[in-house]
Formats: sequence, C-alpha cells, structure tokens
Amino acid sequence: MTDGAGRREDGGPGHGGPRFDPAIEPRWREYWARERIFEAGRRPNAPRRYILEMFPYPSGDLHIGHGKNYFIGDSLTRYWVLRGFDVLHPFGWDAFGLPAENAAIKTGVPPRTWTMRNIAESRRSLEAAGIMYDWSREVTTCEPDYYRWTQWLFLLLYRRGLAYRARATVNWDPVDQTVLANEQVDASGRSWRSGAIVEKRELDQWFFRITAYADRLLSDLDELEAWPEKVKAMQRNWIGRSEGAEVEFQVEGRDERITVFTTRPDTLFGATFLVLAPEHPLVASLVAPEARAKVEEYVAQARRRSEIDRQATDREKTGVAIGARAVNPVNGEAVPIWIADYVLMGYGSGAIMAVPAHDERDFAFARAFGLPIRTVIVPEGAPAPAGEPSEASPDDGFMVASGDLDGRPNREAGRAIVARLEERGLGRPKVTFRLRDWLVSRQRYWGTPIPMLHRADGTVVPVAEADLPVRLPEIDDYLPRGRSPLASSESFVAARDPETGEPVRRDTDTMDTFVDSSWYFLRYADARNEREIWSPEAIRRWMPVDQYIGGVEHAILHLLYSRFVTKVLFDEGLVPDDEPFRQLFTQGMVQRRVTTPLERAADGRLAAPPELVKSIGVPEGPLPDAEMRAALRERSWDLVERGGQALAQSGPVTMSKSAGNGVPMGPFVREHGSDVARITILFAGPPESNMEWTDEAVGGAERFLNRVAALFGRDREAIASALRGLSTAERDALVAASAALDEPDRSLRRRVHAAVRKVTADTEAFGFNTAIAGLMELLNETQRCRSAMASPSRAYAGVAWIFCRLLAPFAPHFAEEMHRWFGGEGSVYDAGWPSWEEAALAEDSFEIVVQVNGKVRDRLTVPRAAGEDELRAAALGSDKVREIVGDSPVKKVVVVPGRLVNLVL
RNA sequence: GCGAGAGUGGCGGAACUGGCAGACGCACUAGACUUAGGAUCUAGCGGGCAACCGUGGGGGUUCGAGUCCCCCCUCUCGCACCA
Repeated sequence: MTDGAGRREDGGPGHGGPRFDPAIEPRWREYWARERIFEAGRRPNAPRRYILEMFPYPSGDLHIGHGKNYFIGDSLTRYWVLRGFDVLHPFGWDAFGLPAENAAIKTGVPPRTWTMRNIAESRRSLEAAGIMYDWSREVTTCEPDYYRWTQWLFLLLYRRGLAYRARATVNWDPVDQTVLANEQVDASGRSWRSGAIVEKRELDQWFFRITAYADRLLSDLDELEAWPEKVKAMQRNWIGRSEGAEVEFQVEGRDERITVFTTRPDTLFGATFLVLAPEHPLVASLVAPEARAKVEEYVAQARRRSEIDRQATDREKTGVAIGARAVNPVNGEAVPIWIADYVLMGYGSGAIMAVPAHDERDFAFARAFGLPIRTVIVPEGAPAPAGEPSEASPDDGFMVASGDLDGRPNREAGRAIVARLEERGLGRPKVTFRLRDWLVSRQRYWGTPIPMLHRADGTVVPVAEADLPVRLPEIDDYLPRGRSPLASSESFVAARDPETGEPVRRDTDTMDTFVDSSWYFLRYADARNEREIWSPEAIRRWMPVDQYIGGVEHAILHLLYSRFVTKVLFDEGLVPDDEPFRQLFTQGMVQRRVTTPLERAADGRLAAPPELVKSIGVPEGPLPDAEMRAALRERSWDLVERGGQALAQSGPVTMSKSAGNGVPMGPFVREHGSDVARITILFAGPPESNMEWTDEAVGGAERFLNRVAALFGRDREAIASALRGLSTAERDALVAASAALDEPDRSLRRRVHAAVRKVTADTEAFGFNTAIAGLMELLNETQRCRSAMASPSRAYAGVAWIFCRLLAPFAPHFAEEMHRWFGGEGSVYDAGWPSWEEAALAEDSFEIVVQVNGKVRDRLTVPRAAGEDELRAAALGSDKVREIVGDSPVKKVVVVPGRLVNLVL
C-alpha cells in the first residue's frame, strides 16, 4: 500500500492479543529451503504430481502482478505436498531474447552479464515471496548446459526431415539493419523501434516442418478436456484446417497450368476470372507485354505493404489484369487472369478461381473492375436469374448454368465435379492448413546458435553430436549489420567438416527463443543430466505435466510449439506421452488504478499536471470540478477526493512497469507479508478472472489473518496442551464423527467437517476464493462457539489443529507458525491433509422450507430422521401455511427430503 | 462477419445433478471500548411503508428456473480478404 504510516501498532488497551506479523516469514522460508520440503523425489514411493508455471523472461524485480500465477502454483504445490504426493515444482528462465541484446547495444553491458543479473534479482523476488521451487532443477536457456540440448533437438528434427532450409521473405528494417518479426511492424509498415518503412527481403532461413503435424495437433485437441475451451478454439483457428479441392486451369496458348485451391468446387461453373497473388511465381512469365509496366508497378506496391495493412478487410479491392487467360476445365471457357493483393501467396496455392456470385470478396472485386458475375446455385425451385445478383450468396441450393449438373444439390454436384476432374488429372480433393511452417532463424546474437555447417558447394552438414554445444562466443559489437552479429566473429564462423575435415562455415543465425521454451518442461525431469537430454526413468516418472499454469497470451505459439516438439519426441520414443500438458489453467491479470494528484488553484479550479495532459490528453485547465470530471470521464478516468487532495483516477489497468502501477514484491512482502499478498490475490475472485488490487482488499486479507491469530493465539497454550502426546490420528479424532460431544462442540464438529470438504473440493477445482471463504466461515463459527465456552475444549483444539493445515496452501508462513504454536513438530506440510466424514455433517435436526405455490411461507425445524409423511404433516400443520391455504384444497404436495415441502393449491 | 465466454446488491463475488438468491469479503450505518480511531468488538445492510418485487430483456418447460429450452440486447476476449 502506498500510505502506510503507523498501521502496524498492536490493538489498543483491552484489545491486544496476537496479530499476524510478517516478521515471522523469513524464518520459515529459510526453514523450507534448509529442510528441502519442496524438492521433488522426497517421497519416492508416493504418487507423483507435476505442477508447472510458465517460466518467464527474467525481467528483474517482480511486482505483485507477476506473482499471481506463481502464488497459484505454489498453493497447488503445497496442497499436493500436504496430501502426501511427491511433487515436482521447478522453475527456470527463458533467458535468451532481444531485451538483453538491446541493453548491450545501448549500455555496452554484455547480454550474459545483464541477463544473469536479472535472473538473480528475479529469483530473489520469488524467494522473498516464499514461493517454493525445487531450485536444484533450475534451467536457464542461455546456458550451454541447456542450449546444448536445444541444439541436439534441432539435429534430431533435421535427422527426421523436420528441419529444412528455404528462402523466405522477411521484414527488413533498413535503419537498424535487422530482421523484424511480423508483430514488430506496425499497421503503417514501420519498424516499432526505428520508425523506418520496413522492406521485404528474401533470405535463406531454417524452418521446422510443423505442418507435417497439423492434423495431429488439431485432432488431439479433442483429448485435452482440461484445457480452456478458449485456448483450444484459438489453436483450432490458428491451424485453420479447410477441406476443398485443387483445380488446374490451363493457361490459354501456353504450357503452364495454374493450380487453385477452393473450398467450393461446386461453384466451378461460376468462375469468371482467376486471381493470383502478386508474388505468384507464374506472374512474371505469363504477363502480356502491354500489361507488364502496370503489373510490375502493382507487384512492387504490394511488396511495400505490410502484412497487417494488406490484410485489412475494409480496404477497397485493388488489382491488375495480366493480359492472359486461363481455361476453365469444366466448360472450356477462357477467363481473364488478374493479380490482386487480397490473394495471399502463403495460403493454398497462391491462386484462386473467383466466383463473384457466391463469394463476397470475389463479388467486391468483380464489381470494382466490371467483371462478369454468374449465378450457379439457386434456392430450391428458383429459376436461373436473368441478370447479375446484387450481392454474393454463399448459401447451399441447387445447380443452374452448370451443364448436366443443373438441378442437383450443390454439395453433391461439387463431389461430382471433383471426381470428373480427378479422372482427367485436372483436380483432386485437397486439405489446406492456415498453419505455416515455423521459421526459426533469427539474425541475432543472443540466442541458441544453429548447429549447422555450410560447405563451399552450398550444401549443409550438421555439427557432430559430440561437438555440441556450439558455444555462443563473446563478442564486442552486438549491432546487427544486415546479418547476425555472429558473422563478424571469424573464430566462430571457421569450422571443419565433421565428415571430410575440409574448412566449412558455421551458420551464424540463432534460433527463435520459442524453440528454447518448446521443451524446457521436459528437461526439469532430469535437469542436471550431462550425458543425455534426460534419462528414460526420469521422464517416465515426471511427464506429462499434470497442471500447467500461465498467461493466455501464450495460448497459441508457445503451447502449439511445445505440443509439436513433444509429439516429435514421442515419435522418437523419448517421451511417454504425445501431449505435454494434461491440464492447462490460464490466470487473469492483476490490475490497479493509477492516480495522479491535481493541483487546486487559489480560485478553486483544478489543473492537470503535464504528464497527465500528455498521457491521456485531458485539458490542462484550470477548470471547475464539474468540467474536469467530465473531461476525465470522457477518457474513462474519474475525479476523486482523498484526504482533501483532488486526484485523477484511472479505471483498473493491468499492473506493469510502463503503467507505473506495479506494487513491488519485495517491499510489500516486508511490510505486509507474503501471506497477505496471497490471500488478497486468491480471495478476490476466480483466479481466471482479472482482479483489482486495492488497499481495501489488502486490509481485508490482513484482518482475516489477524482474527485467526487473535483467536487461536490467545488459546495457543491450551490448544498445545490438549494436543500434547497425541498422534496425528488421535488429534484428528478429537472432532471425529464417532466422538460423543455436547454443544457447542457438536456444531464445531459439523462445521469443521463441512469446511474440510469445501476447502478440499474447491482447491482442486481452482476455487481458491471460495476455499478461503470457507475458512473465513469456519473462523466465524469457531469464534462464536469459543465464546460460548468458559475454557478451550478438546474439540476446539482439534479444530485449531485442522484449521492450520487447511490454511497452509494459502497462508503458508502463518500456517507453519500456528503449527508450532500447537506443539507440532517438523513442517506442517508433513502433517497430512485432514479428512472429513459425511456422518459428521448431518445435524440432528434441520430447517426445511415450506412453500405454497413455490413461494417460501415458513421455515420449520424438523428431526433429521423425519420421513416424507412426517414432513408433509409438519408442513400442513404450520400456522402460517394454514393461514395462507385457508379452505382451498391442496392439489399436490411436493416433498424434497432434507430441503423443502411445496404445497400446490 | 466467425469463434469462445460473460451479464446476479453500492462494489468484488457465492449458489453441488433445477429446490431458502445474495455465502464470504469490501464499502456503508448505528452502537461499544476509547484522549483518539484510519485499531478492535457487537449489530444492521437487495428494493418497497406494505401486499409484494427482484439474477440484462421477452417468451416457454416445471409443483418450483440465476440454473433447462427459444428469441433478443449488451459487454469482454480471440480471429478476421485463409479462397
């Protein structure tokens, strides 16, 4: 919290008592580390559990917003350890990548130094928050002992024909002299960094043949029942399977044929022109001399456009006829060939048959250039239309103007057309994917070197496995100059051919960092293995990941690449399952409002500070309050008053360095405690939703822990002495169903069993908010029951004993502390998870609701044993009910045992 | 446009296979203890004087609907000239 003076005083006179004190926390962190409570393999005979949060790019100091998924993973880890499982909960660093390189270019600090410093800082933040990992398995992708195996994996893909080299068009920044990823180019085709217009360049690049796995990546999604539907939908969309046909059009008067892909072969008779992508390889050879100038200009123009710009749907159609015609294979008609940038070279065959009557895009194009539009499908019984339609109709119907197929249903006609084409060798069924092969080369320094060698004759040869890793050399100049900075290091480039011993040149590109992260979860199984990527025993013990937790921003790329690599390794026999993550959870963001003080002038009007004027464009003022408020409202901000100070306040925005609203982990934990941070985050709402971090929410969490401390702390001696000398089982039995108890111990027993059931079920279902609500309820009830006792009862001590273990997944430090209060030895995480008995939940009597015509009219307390007849009689006997029913006959009585009786008049 | 999801008090959110709407918390109100309260404790807290009305709107199924079915509205996220 931002304003913090003097809130940590103990309660006033007469209301002292124990409070939750964050000063207890460091001791327990040291204890867990020293005793290795959270190291995998501690319980070799227990069932295993693999819980994993997505490893981060090490960005240095963490804030609370980063902490959310780590807290979730930590809670689950602690829960499963309590349940007696052997839990693997490792951590590592996605440590290669541009920020380190940019920092090096700017400050001269070598990327490795910069990265390692950030890792140390990030790790300190995590440790300060008490998030427990098995650090003995830490992986760091930029270290040779890791990237050696990334290179090994590359060679494996190469061996299996899944890594290949091809020429590709890339975004080239002429100022920074570097290749940019698509997402680094803005909508106007400019580099995000230099602002220069990005050029397209053709470069030889390495690809992974992920498209060979497209079908499996798609169909296996159906098995991933515990993945969010949303993520699966995104992957399906990305893979983009589409069934259709290839059709070949002979170019009139030439030998060449143009292959088009269509999902609507049934509309082939309606094709009135062809459109090729401007980059289509046949354009240059087919263009007529008189059209050449215009075509070349159009191609050059298309080349300059960014992908994003080009794909904007609201753009008007542009294109040029190339002056050649192609013959429609079903009716022999010669139709004109155009080029247009709405046809993409990267999809299908880069050429389409245009059917303007039945495709909106083709329709728009035909209208723009006055091309014919011919309807070939009509609704049942409709005649063929006389003129051209006013809009494209993609609907199914019956064929017209399609020769002998007229009158047949269109889908059936489509199959017939493909079959006829196939006989003549002019077409065939075809499945196309939107997914493209994975371009993995980067002309950058700070990444895994590609372990390939180039011979003088232009062929390539892999580095021998024994020579791995290909180490990233230290260099002085990280600035890319049209090629990877590695190309300037002659000592790096020079190598010997492993087969012939001849001099060869190393590939100087490095791998996309998504390659590093596509397999790290496997390495945790056996992270320190120097002889092999992992041992068969280790991988069988730990894979697949039971629970993967991370941000939805990785829904496609990282998760798809990881699934791909896992499937390749499965085919190679190196992993036991062809899916890496059995369950996936995507957490929501932590948000916080941003506030900026406004200045109040002598005349009472408000002035906005320059930063605010700049960031949200609010008028500087001075303005009267109402006008300032209106101006802020327009920008979704608000005007608030706090302590006499006028503040501009934003809506909730995701915590981030750039928004300046991150609550730093270290200082918060020191002042309030990790346990308070956890309860605040986990109690706020469902973990998959965004949550707003507020001082009030922190205060609520703090109050809860203080109340727990006050209640059980006051009685700690009595509780400890009640538990002394008892085994764990005997302690649990203090509130067992079989124990004979009087009030208020009876209700205490019922409440605690209900709470155990709720916390268990909710925790396993990611319902941390309701699990904690269950603990709060138990606390309230326990407090109530305790105040009805003169001195702590044995049952109450039993409740305390259970309570500290139920709290342990969510407020671990304090739970450990309570465990000690009560005389527990060792760690609370070895004390086992409490169980509940349904028998203890039943009350002797309970309240049922009596409804008349579905409206609640009375509540009656009835004995537990009451049967249907007794319930019916009790309901009919109720005074309130009789008053309402009067003389009306009761037509029907619905009895739901244990719940209600409904009288129908 | 296509796909996924969501609309419940002043706020965050609960509600298992249809069965007491609003658990738990925040904010707020009153009181207690206090030199003090931004501490703590106690009580209250959907709307309405009431009959009653209330889960985005309208229909339906049912003894009974936040929950199931149909239509509509709004919002969030993702994809989007993919042939």
